Amino acid sequence: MAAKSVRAGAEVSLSKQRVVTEAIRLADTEDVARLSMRRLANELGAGVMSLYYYVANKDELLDAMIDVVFDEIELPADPAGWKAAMRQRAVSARQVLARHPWAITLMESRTAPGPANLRHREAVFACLRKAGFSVEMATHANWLLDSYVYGYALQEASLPFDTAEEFADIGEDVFMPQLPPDQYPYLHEGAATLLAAGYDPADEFTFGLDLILGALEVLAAAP
Amino acid sequence: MAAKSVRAGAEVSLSKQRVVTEAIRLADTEDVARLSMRRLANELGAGVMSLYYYVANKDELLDAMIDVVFDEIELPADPAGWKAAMRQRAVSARQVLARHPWAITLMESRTAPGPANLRHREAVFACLRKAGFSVEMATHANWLLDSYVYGYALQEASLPFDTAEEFADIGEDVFMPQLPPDQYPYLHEGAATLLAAGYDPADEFTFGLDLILGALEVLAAAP
DNA sequence: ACTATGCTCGTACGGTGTACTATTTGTCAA
DNA sequence: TTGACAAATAGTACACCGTACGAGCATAGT
Repeated sequence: MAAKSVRAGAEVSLSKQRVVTEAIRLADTEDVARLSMRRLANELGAGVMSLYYYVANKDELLDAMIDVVFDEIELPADPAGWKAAMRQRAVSARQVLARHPWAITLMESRTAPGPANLRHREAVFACLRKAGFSVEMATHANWLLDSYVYGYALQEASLPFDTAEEFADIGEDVFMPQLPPDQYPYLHEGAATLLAAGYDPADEFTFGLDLILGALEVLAAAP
Repeated sequence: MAAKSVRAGAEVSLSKQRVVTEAIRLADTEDVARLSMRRLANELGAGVMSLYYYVANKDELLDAMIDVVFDEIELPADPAGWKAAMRQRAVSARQVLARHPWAITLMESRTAPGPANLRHREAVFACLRKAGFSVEMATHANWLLDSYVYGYALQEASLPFDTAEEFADIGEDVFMPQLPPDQYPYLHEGAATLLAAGYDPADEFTFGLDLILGALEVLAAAP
């Protein structure tokens, strides 16, 4: 009575692919905290325990999700020179992490790097080495750039606004009241000034990134 | 049969202080994932629901924990100049976050900053403004420094080793086998070189930090 | 003595990950 | 066609989680 090779409620059969993809969709739309095996199974029109045929446990699912996210980040394109390559890769990483804010948090404590993660690191390291960075200097540059990108994404994810307009809207009603001028004079002045000037957080990332890239220049020729 | 004003098993009475402190101890020693209200109550020799007299819910407990962590970070000491002040406070922040790795991840999604958090930001902003940074430039510097510190702490927390010796021990047995030279030639070469050179990750943080501080110098006088 | 208030906690409910077991389905040999 | 076996799906149960609700206790104030 059931269709030939298709279960009722599931238009296509399960696969690790489908499980992981749907899990990412759920984490993106709802919160990652609301991603449970039951909810995920339900969304896939499957029984809970069916998931465990494709995924050993929830931790492995999270690992797989993270590796997919890593795969979305553009690899550095060497021809343009290391600086442009690193810049473009950092910008791409930030975009991806902004799209999947739960991934930033999840990277921690997850010690086993997936294949996409390693492939990415290899490409970055190769780009820097070919540009003349020594192993030590390439390591320094790598730490510095990654720290900035992850830290920025982390802070950005905890911001209650995304665009300049949202900042302008929320700032007056929510931000300023939290900063009484007698207790926090400098923060108060700073927030007021930025609000008045129509501060746009969109350019904040590239500003710091370019500053770092400039500082890294001296490392390219260092031993 | 019970002591006068003291419950059996609890040598002192409960307080928000004690609840939060013990929660931090638990998160530090075990993992933050293993911090549950039941376990926490047990550790305090109290009933589970007693905790809810001092804390509205677990989220509020986590907020309080984070603010205590913030309070552990040294405030910048202006007299030494903005550069030294920012350097010392970044070093302190990294130490604190290394001691409480769970806090890094927790800062995200927790939108309401606690009093210690605000006090800290005020001190940093004040230091930069007094040093001649404009509001815009101080904001840039703040974002850049915080991103680096948090990102570095995040990466550091996911490392399986802490010291140079641990790196040397683990590197040979665990790291290298994950990096076959045919698939990841540059990573393989890099890891091998660092291992042979006795690479010490302890200095990595200050290296990048000083590079950033140097780059920030030009911002001090910019509009 | 009586009440009020501050504090503690047991029980219960709906959620979680997943071990164990059972069932259905697809494939191929005889 | 039938049987057998493996691949795939799922139900049930258990231990754990956060916490709503309300009952109890000790002390202070009257």
